[in-house]
Amino acid sequence: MIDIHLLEQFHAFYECGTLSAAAEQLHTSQPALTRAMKKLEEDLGVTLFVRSKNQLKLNDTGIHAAEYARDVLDADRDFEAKVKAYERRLRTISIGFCAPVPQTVLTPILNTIFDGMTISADMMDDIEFVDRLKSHEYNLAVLHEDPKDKDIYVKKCGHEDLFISLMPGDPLTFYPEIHLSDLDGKSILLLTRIGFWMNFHKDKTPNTNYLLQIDMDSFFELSQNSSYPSFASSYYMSRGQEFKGKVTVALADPECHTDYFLACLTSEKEKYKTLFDRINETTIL
Amino acid sequence: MIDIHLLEQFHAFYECGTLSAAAEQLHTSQPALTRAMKKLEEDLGVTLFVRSKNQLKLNDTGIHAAEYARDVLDADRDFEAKVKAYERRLRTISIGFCAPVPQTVLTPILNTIFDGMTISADMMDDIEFVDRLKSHEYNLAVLHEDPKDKDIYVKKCGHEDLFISLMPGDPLTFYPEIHLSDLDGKSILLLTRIGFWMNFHKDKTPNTNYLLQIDMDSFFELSQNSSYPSFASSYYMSRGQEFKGKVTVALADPECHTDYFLACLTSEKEKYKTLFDRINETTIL
DNA sequence: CTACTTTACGGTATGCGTAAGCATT
DNA sequence: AATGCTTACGCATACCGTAAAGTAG
Repeated sequence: MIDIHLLEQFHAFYECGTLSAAAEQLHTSQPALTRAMKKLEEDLGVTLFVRSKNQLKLNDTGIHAAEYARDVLDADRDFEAKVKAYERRLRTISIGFCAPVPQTVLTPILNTIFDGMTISADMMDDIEFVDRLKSHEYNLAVLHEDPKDKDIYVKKCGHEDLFISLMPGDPLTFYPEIHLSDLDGKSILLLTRIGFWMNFHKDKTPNTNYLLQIDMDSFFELSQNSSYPSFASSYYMSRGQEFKGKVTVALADPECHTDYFLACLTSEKEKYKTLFDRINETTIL
Repeated sequence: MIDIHLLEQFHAFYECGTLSAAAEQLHTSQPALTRAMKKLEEDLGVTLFVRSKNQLKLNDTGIHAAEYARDVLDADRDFEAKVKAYERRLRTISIGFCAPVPQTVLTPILNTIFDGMTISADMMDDIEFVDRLKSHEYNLAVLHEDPKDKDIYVKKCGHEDLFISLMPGDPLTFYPEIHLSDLDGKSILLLTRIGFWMNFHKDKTPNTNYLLQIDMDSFFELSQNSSYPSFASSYYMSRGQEFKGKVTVALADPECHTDYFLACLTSEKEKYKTLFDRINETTIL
C-alpha cells in the first residue's frame, strides 16, 4: 500500500517541476523530498525519474504516475470531506419555517432541547416542505396547513392573525374588518423573508407596490413614521408592538388567519418526542 | 491528508469486527490497532467508535466512513497497479506471429536485440494485425501479406512453402504437385497453433477431418509412424526433418507458398531499426 | 476463565533538518 | 555566483511489541 504522503509530495514535484519549489510549497526541505522520491520508487519497484547531477526529471512512467496519483489524492480528500459531512449532518437539525413568527418562537426552544447541535433554519413558502422532509433535507418543518400524509407526523403548535395598520382617517379604518383585495393598488410596507405570506399577498393584490424591507428595525421605523399602510401580526401586537398613531384593522381573508403545524417524518417521531411534548396549540400565539 | 495505512487498518476492523481479529489479519498487535484507531479519529476530528470497557464498535459515522474508506484503498491499489502496468508495458515488446516458423526464427533474434525486455508473442491469423499495431496492442507483427498501409512499415523477412507427406504408393504421389482440394475428405495430421495456415486449410478442405496435435513431438511421431497424410514445411525440410518412409509432394495452391513480412508502425520505425537492419529476405527460409 | 480493549513502558527505526559536496548554467 | 540535487550526520518522535491491568460474558 503506497503511502499517500509520498504521493502528495510526488504530485507537488510534478506540478512545481523542481524539488526545491515543491519543498517550499510543502513547507519542508529539499533533502526530505529527495529521500521521499527515492522511497516512492523503492516502494513501487518502478523508476519514475531520470537523474542528472543537478536535475531531477520525471520519465514517461513518472508523468503518467503523477496523473494517476491525483486520483488517489482526490479520493483521500473526498473521504475526509464525506466523513466530516456525514458527522456534521448527524450533529445538525435542519428545519424549514413557513413564516418568521414560528422561527422566532421555536428557535430558543430548539436550542435548549438539542443542546450542542447545530440548528440550521430556512424560511420559504411551505409547498415543498413534505418533499424536503422525505428527502431528509429537513428534519423538521413548520407548515401552515396539515399535509395529511401518513409518512408525516404533525402537531398543531400555534396560530397567527394578520392585520393592517393604516393612517387615522383612512376610509378603510371605518370598517371593522377589510379584505386584502381592498388594498390592491396601494403602496404597502412589507418585510422580506416572510415565507408563505409573500405568495398570497401577491395573488390577492397584484397591482400593489410592496415596499420591501429587509431589516426588521427599518420596517418598524417606516411603519411608525410614514403614511404607508403596513402589515401587523397578532404575535407582535399581543406583545405591545403596535404602531403608535396608526389604526390597526383586522383582515377578513381566511388566509390571514393561519394555524401552524410542526412536522417531522413519522419514522423519526420518537427522535423528536421531547420537542413535540414541549409544544402545544398555544406555543406560537 | 489521512494516512492510507490508518484507513487500511480501519477497514480491516470494519470487516473483522474486533481489533484482535483485525490484528491477526494484518499481522500486527492489538495495541497497535487501538492506537491507530485513536489516531484516525484524532486526524479526522470525528468520533468513529462507541467504546465500552471490553468492546469496540463502529458508530453510525464509523460504518459510513469504513465504506468510504474502501474507495480510497481501491484508488491506492489502482494507482500501484496502473503504474506497474505502464512500466511493464514499456519493458515489453509484444509481437504477433501469423505462423509458427517466423516465431521459431525471430524469437532468438529478438532476445539478443532487446536484451532485458520481455518478449510477449501471440500467434493467430494475421487479419487483425494492422489494427492491433495501430492500437499499440502489438509493437511488431509478422504477416504473410504486405498490408500496403502508409502507417505500417513493412520489410520482407522470408518465405515458406508447404508440402504434404504421403504414404508411398498413394495415388497422389504420382503427380509432381497436387492441390489442397485433392486432399479433401481425407484425415490429415495437423499441428494446432499454426496461425493463418489453419484458416485456408479449412476453406479448401471443408470435408477433411484434421487430427489436431498440440504437441510438436507427438505430431512428428505420428507423421512418421502412421499412414495419415501430414503437412510438411520447407523450413523443416531444408533442415533435414523429413519423414522417413514417406513421400513428400509439393502443394500447388498459391497460398501454400507464402512470403513473410515484418511490420511495425511507421512512427516507431526508428525504435526497431536494429531489428529491421538485422533481417532480410532470407532470414526465414 | 476466556476474550477483548486499553494503558504503560522501553526500544527501534523512520524521517526530519542542517551542513556539506558537487555539478550545471 | 547561483541554483539544484544528493549524501552524511545527529536528533526527535512516532510507532511497535511486550507486559500488565481491567472488564464483560
